Amino acid sequence: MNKAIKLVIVDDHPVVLEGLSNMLAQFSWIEISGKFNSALEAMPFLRKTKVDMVITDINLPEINGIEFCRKIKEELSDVRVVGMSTFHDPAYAREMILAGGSGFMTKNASTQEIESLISLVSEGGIAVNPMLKEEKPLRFLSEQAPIVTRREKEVLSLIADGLTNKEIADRLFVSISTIDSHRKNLLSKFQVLNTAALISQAAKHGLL
Amino acid sequence: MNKAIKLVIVDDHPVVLEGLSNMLAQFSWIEISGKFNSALEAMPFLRKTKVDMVITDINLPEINGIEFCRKIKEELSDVRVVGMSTFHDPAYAREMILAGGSGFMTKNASTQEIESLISLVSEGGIAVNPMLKEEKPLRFLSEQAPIVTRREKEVLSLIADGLTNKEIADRLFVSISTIDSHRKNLLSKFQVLNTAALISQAAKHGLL
DNA sequence: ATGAAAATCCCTGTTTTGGGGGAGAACAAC
DNA sequence: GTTGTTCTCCCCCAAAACAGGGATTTTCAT
Repeated sequence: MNKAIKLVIVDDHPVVLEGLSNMLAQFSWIEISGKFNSALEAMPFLRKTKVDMVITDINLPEINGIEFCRKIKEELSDVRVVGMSTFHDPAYAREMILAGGSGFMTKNASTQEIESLISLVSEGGIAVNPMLKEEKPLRFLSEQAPIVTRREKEVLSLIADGLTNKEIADRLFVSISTIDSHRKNLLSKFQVLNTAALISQAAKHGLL
Repeated sequence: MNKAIKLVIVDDHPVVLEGLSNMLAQFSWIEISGKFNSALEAMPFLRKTKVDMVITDINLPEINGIEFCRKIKEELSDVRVVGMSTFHDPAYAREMILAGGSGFMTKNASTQEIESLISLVSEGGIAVNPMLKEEKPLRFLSEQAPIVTRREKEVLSLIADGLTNKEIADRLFVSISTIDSHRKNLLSKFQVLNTAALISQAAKHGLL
């Protein structure tokens, strides 16, 4: 491995973004070219900067990781894309591969696993971290999750944490009305009638 | 394999109970000795009937599959126990093994997978279905889920489906007050303040 | 620079939850 | 035969969520 491979990380959770990039910083053969909170922010950068690999969260606001991967492969076919998710869902892995991706890993993979996965992918391979090297069981998930904006996702998470509209409003420095609007939009996007159903749907789609 | 191995299935979802036993009925070397909705119902049967293997759901009401396994191994150490869950959580598998179990599988495993898993276990092996042959990542789940009664679990599921107390009451032919009580008990057992947090916790523990 | 989408805010209601109690019947366990 | 748990049901009252509109500003892509 002569020159360092340039990679971009996309995840809307700052913790993951920082964590992963710190983890990878220890490897001299990896160079973090950029970190982004969403696909829409990353795309322009990718267009003008040549990178070797993108590691992207699957559950992103606006457009999800699978779509993002598809988009990247359309425009920039030589960029390798690796999906990432909190959940051990083989269907994610399969969809990533179908979308032209080169791999998939769960966020709880060990440093070594991630290292060897990136190494393998950078050499042209396709890799899925050991936890889910499966392919048969399809489960749900072909039913794609509704598209939620980043603000909605933020609110969604806080709702799931048990905060009331007022508490969320205080934390985000906006009015209760705003949170109420977001909540209504979420209910309508998920086509459910109350919070309980909203959260269970969101959980099912791994959006929390 | 000379004589059929006797096995008992424990799952609080009738659908799974029936589905699995039908699936296994096609194998002449497997004999279904009993089917139960909960560990508490199965235990007396196991004490008086000699069986070779128990396949049990992890998320059972009253006492969960892990505890159940531990109990079985205490009293009837020669019975092999295989855990089962809807969710691909390696932590489940690990805890099953730690509790003296012989294997773990997800409910979406294929017939062949289940067949070979049971066969392997019956021959003294330890088997985990391919999707999660992992061991390192721990995740949560050492924090065990609260113990919910079967009625509470029933109500919990309906809440997650988005039904209101009134609708649940109608469906279960009890009064709204009753459902309200169950709901309050659930909130207190999960130590949360509202439905949103309840459902997200429940989802996290795979109780839905 | 124009338009679309997102994010912000407001109003008026009704319905549903949540908090804090208490209480009896059925059942199994010890 | 007493104890403990589950399941059932009730009260009152406050708080939060839901439904149905409408409206303004910011942002960003073309």
